[in-house]
Amino acid sequence: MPLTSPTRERLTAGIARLVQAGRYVSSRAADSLYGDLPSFGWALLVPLERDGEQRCSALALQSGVDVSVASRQVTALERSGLVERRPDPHDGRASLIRLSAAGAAALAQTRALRAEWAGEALADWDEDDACLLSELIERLTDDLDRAAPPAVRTAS
Amino acid sequence: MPLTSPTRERLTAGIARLVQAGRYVSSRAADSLYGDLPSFGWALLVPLERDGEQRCSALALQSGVDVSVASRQVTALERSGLVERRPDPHDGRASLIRLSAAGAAALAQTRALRAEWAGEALADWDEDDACLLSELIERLTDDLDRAAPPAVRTAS
DNA sequence: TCCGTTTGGTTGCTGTCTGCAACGGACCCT
DNA sequence: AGGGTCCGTTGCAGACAGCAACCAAACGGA
Repeated sequence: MPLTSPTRERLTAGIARLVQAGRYVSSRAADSLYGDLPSFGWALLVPLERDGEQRCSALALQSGVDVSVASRQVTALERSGLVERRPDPHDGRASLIRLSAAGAAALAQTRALRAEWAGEALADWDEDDACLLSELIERLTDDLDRAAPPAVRTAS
Repeated sequence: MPLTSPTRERLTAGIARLVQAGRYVSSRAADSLYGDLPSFGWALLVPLERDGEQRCSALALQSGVDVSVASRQVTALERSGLVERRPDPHDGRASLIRLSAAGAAALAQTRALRAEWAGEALADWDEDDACLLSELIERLTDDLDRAAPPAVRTAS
């Protein structure tokens, strides 16, 4: 128990506020660029970029959503040309999903847009603080990810 | 343009990840305590606690949702006994919403639960880092809140 | 080889939540 | 008073989630 109780509460309260603010921003970013596709689909693109080609169920697991949801999202993303799908050579039931060039570009574009907005909001920040915050947030998220999975586990 | 581009991208990517992780955690926290009421209702309780008694439209504005949504949430929260509502003595159209004792208790309980979870996830953090991160996150959220409202405007 | 079982994915159904629009009532200014 | 404005509620439609039923392919024992 290295953290005092008030600090933990303060930190979680801060995170909660940030999550709320970020939710708004990210939803906005998505439909300002590609309003015609399900906004949540972006969550699938990230693991695709990070881990490369993989199957639908793996995507669902990583995003913490039901397989059916992932399936629909993938269909939509495929229609939009952001991902490509090919049958798994080793398993006729499965498909492998891959980020297309357009998908990678769209992802980069979204990031750029977000960064631009952030630049406006953080006009009076200096580089050191931003770097420090980045580091701390990355560390925090890593720890959160590590602690969360047990709950994500479909009880399986 | 005080922040370099890579820093901005890094920071926004980190925030995006954190938002995603936090979304999961907060939804989980809400329905593990009070699964019978709309999970989003908690977002209304926070401004109520912070700014005291206020009217429905103010609540909606602060939470960034439509007035109709806030109205429904308030109704649900009132049924659950977490808030109390009384007619505005100065304006017969409006109601003033106030956090009830039960609401304050529930809020505290939720915070405690979140803090407990955080304590597990952040077992290897020290007090200084956590405080520093809290400060930075608070500052960040303040800036984000300040920058966001212009965008909230009906999307065009 | 054959057949029952397991697994991957898709689709239908249902419920929740959101925003927009229309409405009723109260306020304010003339 | 009377018209315009504002607050809040409710009806409606759309987006998205999960569960469950379903098909097809792979697996495994007899």
